[in-house]
Amino acid sequence: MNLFADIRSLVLDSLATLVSEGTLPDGLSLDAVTVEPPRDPAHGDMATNAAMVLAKPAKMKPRDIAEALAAKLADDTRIASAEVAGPGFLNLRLAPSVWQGVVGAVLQAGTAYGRSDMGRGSRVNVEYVSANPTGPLHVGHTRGAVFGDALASLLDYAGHDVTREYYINDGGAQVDVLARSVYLRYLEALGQEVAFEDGTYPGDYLIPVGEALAEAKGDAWVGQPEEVWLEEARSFATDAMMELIRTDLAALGVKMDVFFSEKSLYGTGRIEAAIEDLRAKGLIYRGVLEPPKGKTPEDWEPREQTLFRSTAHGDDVDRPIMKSDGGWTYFAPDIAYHYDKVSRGFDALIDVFGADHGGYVKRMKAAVSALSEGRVPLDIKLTQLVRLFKNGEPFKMSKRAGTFVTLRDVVDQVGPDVTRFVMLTRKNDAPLDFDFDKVLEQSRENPVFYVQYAHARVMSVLRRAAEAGIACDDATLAEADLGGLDHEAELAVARKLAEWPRLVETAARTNEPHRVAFYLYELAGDFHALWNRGNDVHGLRFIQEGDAAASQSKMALARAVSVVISAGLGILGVTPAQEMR
RNA sequence: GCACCCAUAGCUCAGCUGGAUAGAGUGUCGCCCUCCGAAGGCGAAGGUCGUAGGUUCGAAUCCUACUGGGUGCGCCA
Repeated sequence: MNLFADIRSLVLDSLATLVSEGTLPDGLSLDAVTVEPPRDPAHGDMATNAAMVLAKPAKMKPRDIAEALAAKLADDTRIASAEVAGPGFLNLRLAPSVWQGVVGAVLQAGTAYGRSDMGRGSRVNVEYVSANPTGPLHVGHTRGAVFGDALASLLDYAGHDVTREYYINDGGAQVDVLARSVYLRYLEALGQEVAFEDGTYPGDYLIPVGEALAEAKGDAWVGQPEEVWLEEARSFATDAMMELIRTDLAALGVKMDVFFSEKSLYGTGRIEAAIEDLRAKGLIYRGVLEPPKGKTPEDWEPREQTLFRSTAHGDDVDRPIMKSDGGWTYFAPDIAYHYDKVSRGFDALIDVFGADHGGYVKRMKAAVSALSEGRVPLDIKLTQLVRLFKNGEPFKMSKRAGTFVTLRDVVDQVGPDVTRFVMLTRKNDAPLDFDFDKVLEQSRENPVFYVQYAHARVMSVLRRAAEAGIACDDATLAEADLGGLDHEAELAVARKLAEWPRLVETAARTNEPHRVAFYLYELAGDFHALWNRGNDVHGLRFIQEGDAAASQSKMALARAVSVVISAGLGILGVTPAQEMR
């Protein structure tokens, strides 16, 4: 149920009636007609711009249309009043019974209340994290992981068929570096003195991997050249790293559907097939690129290379797909990977990258556009930096200084729920401040606490009502008489609940899960406001002494709030708090 | 030099993909707890939405040009 959609249908029906009566001309396009909540609640519950959008095509004055429409709408029992305002807005006030109906609808549907079938039939692939398998995930990955996971859940909630995917960069030179580093740890485990030079990973996390290798291999690789051990060490090490990464992700509550290996593209003809597809479209050629203007590298010299004509699909320059030594550039397997995604039949692709990969957006979009011949849209969401603070003081991450902060550090310190919520309290393309102390503070300025507290309050009042012998299970509340919910503070909460389905669709359409977090904060705010009014106005308390029926109607509202909070937190991957400690 | 992202209250940020007098938190100021739901509550002040044009009934939102900040820019992934 989406109240805004319902009322919009009503407006469209009324307009159709006006057409059939000859008040409005035939053949008007009604696409631009919207029904939305006005910014200023004093303007009513909903407003439609119908009169203004139709004025020009209908060759009528906006106010004339608005008045005719108002008269029609007033016939509907749901409409308490319809007033023409401003340049031709039609402000609608809905009967209290409509808002009470929203509460009933929430309780009937449960956490499915805001589900949408907007994405019905649409298969979406969300690729996120995709960190190199060379070490543990750090805070930057954490944001991408949370964002991607919440986005995937949001799209699922909006009716899409979602696949969560991780691309393992296990095919490039960095995994050779990993293998050599692990080899050093292997020697170390066998008692040798080793030195970690530039171009190796000195992290402690490789020590157990080296030990495991020593356990498995004994001294068979000691003193042997790379040809003997490199390949096996590589696969042993990447497996170990992926195990580590999977464990980290699990600690955060992230579970992928597919782990896609870059390595699986090599030596199997899959890269060649993707490039061949582009070649058949006339998009592969040999050529020489212009040096970048303004900042010419000292060692620049013109060189002929194999290029992808990405400019034919919106990129700024064509991109090399082959190195001068004949090997593929990193871009080639990326193309092949997206070719694979396209051929798996997805209707839309989403990539979540760190902001430092912003330079690859255009070329990836160009590749997907070319490979799918424009059929499959690729949206790339960039997550900005996370700035870390401790007690208001910023601190820099440095591997050397040992202040490198991993995903695991964050989760272990503040827990997965807080981590996830906080990561979504900012738009993905805005930098995020993460203060280890403030995120645990119990105050209004901390949205995590504020939302959880609202949910816990509902749970608490339900428990107390049950102790007082008032039936307040969901089935009972769903059938409760809600006629008594007519106070302004109560209706405000119901109005907020009515916005939920609409918000889900907007958030899903824009691929912006942070909207859910902000909505929950607002809903919690309205609920806390109502709760606080109970201090002065005893008639607004949820438990009405000696009046089970009144208590039940009020607790139906409270329960509806907790259901929507629960649904929203579910999308964010956060567990609703049953009580605060 | 080019591309992408960002610029909204003193501070941190929302703004529902073009709607009315631009919102919230925090900070500032003024009220409110001997008691019943204060890990607080009510109210006030605070803005040329970076600048200048344009599109139209209507712009923080779309377009153009600037200013300032971030990111990236052939054979590293």
